[in-house]
Amino acid sequence: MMMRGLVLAKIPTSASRSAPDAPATSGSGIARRRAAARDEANPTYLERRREIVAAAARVFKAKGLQGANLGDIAAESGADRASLYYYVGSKEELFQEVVRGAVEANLARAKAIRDGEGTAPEKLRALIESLLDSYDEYYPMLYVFIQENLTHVPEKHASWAKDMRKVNRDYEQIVIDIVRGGMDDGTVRRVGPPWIVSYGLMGMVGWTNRWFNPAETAASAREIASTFADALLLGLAEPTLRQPRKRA
Amino acid sequence: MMMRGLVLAKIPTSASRSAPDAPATSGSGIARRRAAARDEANPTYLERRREIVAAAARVFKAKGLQGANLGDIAAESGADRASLYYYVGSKEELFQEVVRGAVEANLARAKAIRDGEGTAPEKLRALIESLLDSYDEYYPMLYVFIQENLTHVPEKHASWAKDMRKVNRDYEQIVIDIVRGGMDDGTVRRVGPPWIVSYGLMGMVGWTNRWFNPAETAASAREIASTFADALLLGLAEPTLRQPRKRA
DNA sequence: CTGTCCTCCAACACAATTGTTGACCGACCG
DNA sequence: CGGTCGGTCAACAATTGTGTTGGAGGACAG
Repeated sequence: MMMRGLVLAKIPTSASRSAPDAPATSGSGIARRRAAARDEANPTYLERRREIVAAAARVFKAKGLQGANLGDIAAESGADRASLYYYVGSKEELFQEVVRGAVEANLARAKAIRDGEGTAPEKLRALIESLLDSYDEYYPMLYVFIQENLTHVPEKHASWAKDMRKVNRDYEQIVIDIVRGGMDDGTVRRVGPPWIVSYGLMGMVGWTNRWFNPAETAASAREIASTFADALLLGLAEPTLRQPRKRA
Repeated sequence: MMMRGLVLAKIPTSASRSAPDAPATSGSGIARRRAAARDEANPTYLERRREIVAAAARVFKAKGLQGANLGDIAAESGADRASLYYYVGSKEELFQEVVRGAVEANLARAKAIRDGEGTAPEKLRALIESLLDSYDEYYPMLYVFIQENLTHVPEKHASWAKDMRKVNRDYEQIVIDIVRGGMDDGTVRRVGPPWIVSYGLMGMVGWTNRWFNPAETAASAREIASTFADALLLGLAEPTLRQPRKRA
């Protein structure tokens, strides 16, 4: 028997709904204190907050956005779940916090490479190295983003997901620009449409999110980058043995 | 054993018992009727069941394992949620049903290539083509599997996840065998450790789950495979311009 | 017509999560 | 020593999803 109707201890005065429209100054509890603490930029507060974000990053990496819950993150950061709310308002806020910096820095690097000096193959090598470097340096933040399949994100995150999809498109475009440029000036072999080649390259590198961990993998980011770049630029088949394709 | 040509057509008759302990004969409702219907292998029942699995595959592809819920799948298959239970016992059963056939067929193809005739580069090309072919043919079943990051799967699916991880390891091993074989007999350039090269190749191909859709993508699986194989085997850098790495 | 097969409806019980609350505690401030 | 503040605790409401139940309806075969 559900006796929910009889519970008088809790009177839902004006509580419950805080998010939708209330300007965050309403409510007597945590939300207000969080806002206050954030605004006065207390250094220890900020520090603790950073720790929590870092813990969240580890959890998101391990379980994915949907698989992670605030309980996990609280445990990982050694705090009570309720305490999290003293620092962040929601799982989404946390996720975006984790991801944003790394993603933007990475995109900036790619732009710099595209617009810098060098032949297309050199740029592609630099791009691969820069990506692996970023994965290494920002581990696991950048992977947290990469591993998230944005086509699976529920509507809740719609607007953020739109931003991130744009980042992805921008990144793709940079790679495609470089590849097409190389094909146009003859430095890159025309093995197929530039976009397919670019997606292949990005896949090769992006897939590392499944297996690369700077602390555990038996190869450094640098070694991996150099292997990928050599494979893709020089080719795997020994040149002396190469035969025209489609010959019996 | 079992015919494995038409993956879709075959449903394990000894189907995994949904309820861990309940002898399936208990309960007066749907569970019993499902068991009965399954056991007598009524063709229209099986047909409808196949439709539901296909619908589930689409939903899983679109939302991922965690993101999909039985309500979605019911809607996609044009049935009531309760009706689903007349055909399957749980979301997991459905997911495994979707995935298993395609995955096993794919693994078998790869084994055949490794153990067949040809030089290592030829085998790698065949492998890439075979994979893209599978993605195409089994769309979206194989992608439903590929896109699932098995490190994120909750304990509920533990035992199944273990099986699938083994499949992944087996697949990896096949690729590594081919690459190492090629390096040993001099047909594949030693750009780095065989496993890194292999992971790169698999990433390139596996990443297509993010963007390739046979019905919509502006390139055929065949074209993509050929582009990837050429890029990886012949190399992107124009041979005439190649310079020794690390020269100022 | 009648029974079987399939499907749907309308609830449930149960579990997991999320966001929030009000009170509580120890430390440091004066 | 008393108060304030950062931080925590236990509890709760609301929501969502799963697995299930029982029975009601329609179709179709015999």
